[in-house]
Amino acid sequence: MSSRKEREYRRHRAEILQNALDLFSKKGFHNVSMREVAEKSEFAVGTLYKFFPNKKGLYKTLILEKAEEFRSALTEAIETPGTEMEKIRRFVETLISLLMKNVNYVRLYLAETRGVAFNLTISLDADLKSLHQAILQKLAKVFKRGTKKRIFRKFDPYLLATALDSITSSFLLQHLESPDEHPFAADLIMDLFFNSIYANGREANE
Amino acid sequence: MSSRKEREYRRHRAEILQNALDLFSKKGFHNVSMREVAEKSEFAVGTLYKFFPNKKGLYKTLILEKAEEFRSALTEAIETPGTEMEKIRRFVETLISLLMKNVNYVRLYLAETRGVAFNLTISLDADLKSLHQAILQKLAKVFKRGTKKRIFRKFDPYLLATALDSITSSFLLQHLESPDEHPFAADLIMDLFFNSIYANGREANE
DNA sequence: TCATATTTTGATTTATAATTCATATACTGA
DNA sequence: TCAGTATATGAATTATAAATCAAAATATGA
Repeated sequence: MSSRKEREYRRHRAEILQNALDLFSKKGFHNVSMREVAEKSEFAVGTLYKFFPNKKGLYKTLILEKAEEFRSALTEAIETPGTEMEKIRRFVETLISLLMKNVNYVRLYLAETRGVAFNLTISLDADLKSLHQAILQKLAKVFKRGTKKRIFRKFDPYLLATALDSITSSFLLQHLESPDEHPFAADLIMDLFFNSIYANGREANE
Repeated sequence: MSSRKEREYRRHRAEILQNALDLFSKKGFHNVSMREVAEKSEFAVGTLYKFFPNKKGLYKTLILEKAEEFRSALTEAIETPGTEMEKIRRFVETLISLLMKNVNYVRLYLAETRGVAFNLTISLDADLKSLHQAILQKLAKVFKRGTKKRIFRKFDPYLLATALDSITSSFLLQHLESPDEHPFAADLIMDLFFNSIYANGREANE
């Protein structure tokens, strides 16, 4: 295939995916018709089927390609050399930046990983969960190493990773509801997560 | 209406709601037909329409009645007299117990509050969010009071409430994936949340 | 320019499932 | 037991949207 054609094909495909993402994230998979996606992308319905085998295929592509983007960026953040604290901070900063740039996507992603899967195919659900878990596993390793080095107290490292991840995305959602009231910054998250919530002097629980 | 009839009507209604919840939480709203709900409940399709105006109405009832149960139990946990730490611990314990008893429901709930709303009606989405926020607001007040009393360091109290809430439900989801590997207990959550993650001796960040 | 190949189009077909309602069944009280 | 009333049934109707494909539009290159 000629290079120009190829590039044009990729651009059209990307445009369709972006428009579909915007629609799906606003209204949910089942409340968006192929007609709508076609109209928003300024193509005919039939043309969509030249790019994707069917509606589910379009959706799966959308979810998985972006998930792969996340996985790759977060893996790099974790695997760039540095101390455990540096890695964790880089992870949080990267995650924040990804979340902010992909707010629409985040809602779809949370629906798939946290809530009821649309269950389009068992496979999507499984693929996505395993991508997510792969990242958490990598982060968990950093926590584990930190615990071995006596930087951190003993906790299930995978739960630490889960907690950090879930706090970050729930803070994003709060921030989106009322940006002025609820800040969304790496410093705050790191402080809240790592340091004691008790005021100076107190440490014991009850 | 006679009392026996009335009781029978309520029982049938509750059975339908329970069966619908099981199906919706497994397959998602759009992948469950009224026929399926009817078959599982051992009623004819038409009979469902004697109980609920339509499929959306059934779903909304389901979500909101259970949400109200949660709200009521959690409010009581928070408002029963005690110190701030007692209230917070009671909140966590109550939440854990509700989550464990209503795993099916939790997935639907998270889909609605965290992910892409099915957007059946703007109203459901809004009602549910405001129920959720009402609880977080009450919990936030406890944190605020604790900060005034110098028990806690200064943090946005609403974000503290959000963090505690989101850690708890994400731990539940982990626990469900592999119960043996990932414990799910109030003690663990309280310790992780309130105490520093740093090993004894260290406190500063970098 | 024009014949041929490629790509796009969207009306039509097909499939699915929500809702209705005439009919059947069950209950009630005389 | 039976007439009359209330309730349950599920086949038929209706609505919606996914997917198809013959026809139209566009691109190619001789």
